[in-house]
Amino acid sequence: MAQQDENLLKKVVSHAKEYGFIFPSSEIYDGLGAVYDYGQNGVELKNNLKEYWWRFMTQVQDNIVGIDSAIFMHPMIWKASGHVDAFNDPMVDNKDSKKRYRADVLVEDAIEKMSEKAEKEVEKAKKRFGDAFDEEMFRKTNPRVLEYTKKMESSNDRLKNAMTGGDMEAMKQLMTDLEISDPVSGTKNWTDVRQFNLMFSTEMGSIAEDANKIYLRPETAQGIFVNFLNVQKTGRMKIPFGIAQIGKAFRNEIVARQFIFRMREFEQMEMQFFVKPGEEMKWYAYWKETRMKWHHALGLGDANYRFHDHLNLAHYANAACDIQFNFPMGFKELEGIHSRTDFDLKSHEKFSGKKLQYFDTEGNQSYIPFVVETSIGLDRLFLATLSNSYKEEKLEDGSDRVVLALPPPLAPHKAAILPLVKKDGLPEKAELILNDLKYDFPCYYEDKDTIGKRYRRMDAIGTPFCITIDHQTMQDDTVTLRYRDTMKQERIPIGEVKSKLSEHCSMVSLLKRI
RNA sequence: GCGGGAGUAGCUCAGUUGGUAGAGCGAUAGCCUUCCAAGCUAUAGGUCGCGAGUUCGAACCUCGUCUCCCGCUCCA
Repeated sequence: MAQQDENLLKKVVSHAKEYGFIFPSSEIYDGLGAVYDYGQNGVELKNNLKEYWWRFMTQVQDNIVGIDSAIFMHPMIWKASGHVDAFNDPMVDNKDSKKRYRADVLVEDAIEKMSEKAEKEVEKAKKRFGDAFDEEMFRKTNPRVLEYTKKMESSNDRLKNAMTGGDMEAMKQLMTDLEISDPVSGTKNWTDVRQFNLMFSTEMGSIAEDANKIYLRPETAQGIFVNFLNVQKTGRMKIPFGIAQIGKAFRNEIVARQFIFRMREFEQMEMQFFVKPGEEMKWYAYWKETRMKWHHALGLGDANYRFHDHLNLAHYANAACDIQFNFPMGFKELEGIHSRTDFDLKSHEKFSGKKLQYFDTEGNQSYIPFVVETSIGLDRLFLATLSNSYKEEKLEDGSDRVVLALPPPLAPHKAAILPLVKKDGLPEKAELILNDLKYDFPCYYEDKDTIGKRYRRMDAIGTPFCITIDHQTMQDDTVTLRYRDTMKQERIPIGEVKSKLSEHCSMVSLLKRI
C-alpha cells in the first residue's frame, strides 16, 4: 500500500513535468532545492484554484474583502508576530546516533532533570524528619539542593542569553558544562550548534553598512493584520468581517521535500475573520464547517478529507485544527483553521504604539477584535487536485491510458477542437468553431496525428471535452462531443456546444455546490 | 545536516574485461488516413550531472562536488 502510494507520487511528479504542469526551478543549472516552477498547464490549473477560492471568499461571502499586501514589511512586524523568536532554532547533531536535536530543548531537559533531583532530595529529607521538617530552611541550607538550584539558575540565564544573542558557541559550551549526552547513543560526541533561521532575510538599502535587515514574509497573515484598520475604515466594514489575501510566503525549511508539498517559496490563501471577543468559538466552528464544504464541493472525494485537532497550540491560538487531505504520502495538512485570539492585533498595538481597535456602535464600546483564520497552501491544494485526478486505466481493448480527471472548471483547457483529417476543408471549419468559442472558454486546437492520439494527449492534460469536426459536420453543422472520463461520444449541433461546456465547466456551478 | 540509493537523448532504458555513444517511444516536417496513442519517409536532439585525477585513451576506475529519491531530523 505504502509502496503503491510512493510510486503514485513519483508518477505524478514525472507526469507533471512531462505535460507542462510543474518543472524543477533552474533545471538547466541542476535545479534549486525545493523550488519549483509552474508550466503552461500548471499555471492555468493554479489560477483556476485561486479563482475558486477568491470568488468564494470575496464574492460569495458578503462580508469579506480582499487585499494584496507587499512581501517586504517593516522588520518590527516579525518581532510583534513572534516569528523572530519562534522561527529561530539552534540545532545540534549527535555524531554517533546521527540524530538531530534542538539544542535549547536538550538544555531545558537537562535543567528539568536537575530540578527533579533537587526535589528528590527534599522528598527524602521530608520523610526522614517528619513533622519537624522545615522545607524552606532545608532548601536554603542543604548544600546539594543549593548546588542544584544555583546551577539551574545560572543555566537558565545562560540559555536565555545564548538564545537572545544568537550565540551558538555559548550554547555548545552550556551543553558541555551540563554534560548532556544523547539519549539514543549515550555519547557526548556533538557537532557544533548551528542556528537555523527559518525566515529568509535580505537588506533594504544599497549601502551595506546602512542597510536594514528585512525579512521575506513567512506568512501572508501579518499583511492583513497591519492593514486591519485601513480596510475596516475605508470599506466601512462592520464586525464580523473578513480580509482575504493570496500571496507568496517564504520559509527556509531545513529539509524541504515531497515535491511541492513543502517548498521554500510557496503561495498561501489566507482569510482573517474579525469577530467580537467571546464569539470566536462560534465562528471557529462556522469556518471549520464552511471550509470543509468548500473542499467537498471540488469533488475529489469526501473520504479524502479529515479534521485534525491541534493539541499543542501555537503561541497565538486558543483553538486550532487542520483539514488534512489524503495525499500520495498519506493524510497531511492541507489547510489550517486557527482561532488566533487578539494576539496579533494586540501585539501590533503594543509594538507600533497605534490603536488597532474597532468601535462597536451597537454596544457603544471599542475593543480589539478576535481573529479566526483560515489558511490554505495553494501549492498543496494543487498537489491534492493533481494527484487525486491522476488515473491509469486499462481499457477494454487492452491498451492503457493516463487521464487527469480534473474537475472541469479547473482544467487548463475546457475543450479541444479537432478536425478529423487535415483536408477537405475540415481544418477551416474547425477554426471557425474555435474562433467562436475561445472568448468564453480556453480551447486547444490540434490537427496533427491520428484522432486517437490526440484524444489521449488531451486526456493527459485533463481537457474534459473534445469537439471533433468530421465530414458530416460539413453537411449538417453537427460535431461529436467526446467526454474525457467516459470516452463516450455524442453528436450535437454546433450551436449547442457553448451551453454544453457552460453546464460542466463553469466556476459558478462549482461555487453553487458549496 | 547525517546515512543509504541514483544521475547516459524530452521519456524509458542498453552500453560486454576502460578504445571518444545506441534502441524504442516522443518531437519536428511531409505523405497516407472518416473516431480512441502502433502506416510510410526524412530530420533534429547527448562534451554520458559537473570538476579534477589515474591512463596512450574514461560513460566505465579514484577523489571531490551538485541535484534528485528514501530514512533520520525539523515543520505555525
